[in-house]
Amino acid sequence: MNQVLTKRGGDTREKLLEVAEQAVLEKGFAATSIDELISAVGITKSGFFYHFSDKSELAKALLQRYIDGEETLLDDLFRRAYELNDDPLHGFLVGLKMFAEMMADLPEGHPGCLIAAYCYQENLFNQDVRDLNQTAMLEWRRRFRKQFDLIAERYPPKIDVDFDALADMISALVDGGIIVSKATRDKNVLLQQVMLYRDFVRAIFLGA
Amino acid sequence: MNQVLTKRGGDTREKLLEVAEQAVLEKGFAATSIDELISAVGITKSGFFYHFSDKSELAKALLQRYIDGEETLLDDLFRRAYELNDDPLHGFLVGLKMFAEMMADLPEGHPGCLIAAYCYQENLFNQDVRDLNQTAMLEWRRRFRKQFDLIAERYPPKIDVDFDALADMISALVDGGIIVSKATRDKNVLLQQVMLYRDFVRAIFLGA
DNA sequence: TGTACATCAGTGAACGCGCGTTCACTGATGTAC
DNA sequence: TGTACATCAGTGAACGCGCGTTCACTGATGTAC
Repeated sequence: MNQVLTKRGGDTREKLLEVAEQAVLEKGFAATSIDELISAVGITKSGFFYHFSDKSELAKALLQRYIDGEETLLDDLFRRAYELNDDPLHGFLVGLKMFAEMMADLPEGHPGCLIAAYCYQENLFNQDVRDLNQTAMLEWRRRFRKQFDLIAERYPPKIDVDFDALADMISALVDGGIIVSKATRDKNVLLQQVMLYRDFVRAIFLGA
Repeated sequence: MNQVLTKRGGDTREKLLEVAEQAVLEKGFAATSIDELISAVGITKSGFFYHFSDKSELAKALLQRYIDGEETLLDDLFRRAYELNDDPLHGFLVGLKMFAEMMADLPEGHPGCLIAAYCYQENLFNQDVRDLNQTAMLEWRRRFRKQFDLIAERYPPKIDVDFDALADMISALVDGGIIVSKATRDKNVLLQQVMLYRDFVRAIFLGA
């Protein structure tokens, strides 16, 4: 509240995080220098160290912010989906379609997943950050698995699959789809992969 | 041939590449220093620059070696699979199972995919390297798509899917599965994801 | 078989630049009385 | 309303270390004659 009404508590920290996230996704954490961040934001190096005690604090804040952002994004999306169709299966399928279309709407393609980026630079980060990554990924598993349990009550599966693995599959397809999309420079990949996942879920609970 | 019979042309270069690959997968290319490579291999810095004109030459050699290695690995694996079952669908399913089991046999989990690692540090690399990455990924698409065309001749698909997307799906699931596996520290993820893909392919061509 | 030269696979020392971090200080804004 | 003090959001200068790269040189091995 105070932050809105007064000049103090400006958005410098938020701007630093925004610029840093993009840089990390493009070239990795080690190659992202504090110098480039401060010159993008317009403060001095000491100003950076006022906001973050060291570079590893930046890494942690960056990841926490990313995780929180993705969580509220998908919360909202699936809440809207279930408002449109409150059947557990069809609501989920609607949510997947909305998610796929959101991926397709990114004009430059998906900028990348910070969790994936961190996985490929894990030795740069301390235990705090790695634990954050693990917890976030396990939370996605738990969240989607819960939906499959609900769906299965009404639609006995036609194909026998492990629901934890099926929940992991959407994370894998999104993170992998981003990589295939980046490598091939084909923006459609992510949309297509989420829609294939949707086809698979439908085949599992409704048959081919 | 000469390299085998004489002391010249030792395996120093190969050892550098081996050590470098592991380091890059653990902390990224920028954070992998020439110093650490040479001390692991036991030469001086000038020795490194005898083998690679600069660091970007190392990046390129590393990626080319990785791509070639994966290609022969999967060539061999699917050749053996089709020897066991020459039906295009069932041979492919056998190949996927062998592939899944290979993933499960890695005691420390999968060390990581260099193509994925490079995608998340793309701004560190020149056009040469990015093109290499794109070509490699498109080659996987072409290779698997060819199998689906053969399968579809004998097994008309029960679910209507785009074969290029279905071909991309295995790359996405492997690369994404590696990330989920690393993040959750759960070694089984990769095996499970490949087996889920196998279930999906079976459902597409044989029904649920 | 011996000799002269070429190539291979490095060594050793030096280079400057950018990096993350520290420390003493400062002006603007907010709060208590 | 005025004053004293505290806090916020930084500044400016300096630090040493590690990084990638260059350059002149070298001893062991291979090749031509």
